[in-house]
Amino acid sequence: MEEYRQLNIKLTPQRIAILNYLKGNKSHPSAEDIYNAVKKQFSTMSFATVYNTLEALRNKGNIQELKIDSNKKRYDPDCSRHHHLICTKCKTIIDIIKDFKLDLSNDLINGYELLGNSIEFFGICRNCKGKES
Amino acid sequence: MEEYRQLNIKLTPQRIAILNYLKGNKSHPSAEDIYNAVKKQFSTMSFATVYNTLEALRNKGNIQELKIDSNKKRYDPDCSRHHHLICTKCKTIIDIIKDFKLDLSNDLINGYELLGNSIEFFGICRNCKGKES
DNA sequence: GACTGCTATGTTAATTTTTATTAGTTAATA
DNA sequence: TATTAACTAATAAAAATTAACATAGCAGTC
Repeated sequence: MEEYRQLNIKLTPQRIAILNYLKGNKSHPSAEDIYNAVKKQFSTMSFATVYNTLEALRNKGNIQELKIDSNKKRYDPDCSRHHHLICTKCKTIIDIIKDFKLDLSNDLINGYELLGNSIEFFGICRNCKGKES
Repeated sequence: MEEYRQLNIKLTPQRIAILNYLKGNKSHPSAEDIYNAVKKQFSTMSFATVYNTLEALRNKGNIQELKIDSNKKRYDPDCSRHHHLICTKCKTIIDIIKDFKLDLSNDLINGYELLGNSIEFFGICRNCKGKES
């Protein structure tokens, strides 16, 4: 609760519920996932509030927007730089906490100043591998 | 034109126009970009046709859907495995044609079978660097 | 603790992106 | 050129996200 105060955003019960849901959450939820989860506590919760809160958190650098899913945005409360491994069958995502120092030669980057990288690994999870035809 | 025939999709004037627009296109256009470009030739062109054609091409493996932009899907006619470098300011994207063999230790991948990777590099392009405050 | 200003909420509606439906048209093949 | 299966385009619908705005509630100040 103290740590929430450091966010410097006005703390409302709804926001606290969202923060609690996100805290330590490794499921990379979409706005809809968050909405459904928090709605159980706040039946009046609206999508607008979810989006507003996510936007506020993103501005404070306390959440990152993921582009792993092409159909909807997904969010990750873990803002440390890390990568993702996604199952191409069931789309389950796990974090890959490891730093890769990838350099690019000057002839490749066309004058860009290289700042970093984000890697999406893909594969088949254990569960889907078992079910393979 | 001969190469289009090998796609094994029914070639219509609209589709040929889309294919011509995509051929060698390095701008990673969105559906809207394609629609606007082809509409100049076919004023009756509809979004549905763009999406249908993109879907048909994707099924044939002749185009790939990019997730670089969180707001809309973007498409790349270059289906070779490659990576992207995106300017964090103006969102311009260039291709990075280089293979990275990135291995992950077993304790990281949680039983997944690792199949490959796709890397998004980010940086500042030459143009935006010039304008920096 | 009451007052007050400012901000968040939630309802509703609008936008944006994408998919589905359908009736009419056209390309491919014989 | 006739047949047929697939495509087009217009429309509508769905899904995701953002905007508008009146009301309600938080947080500092007295």
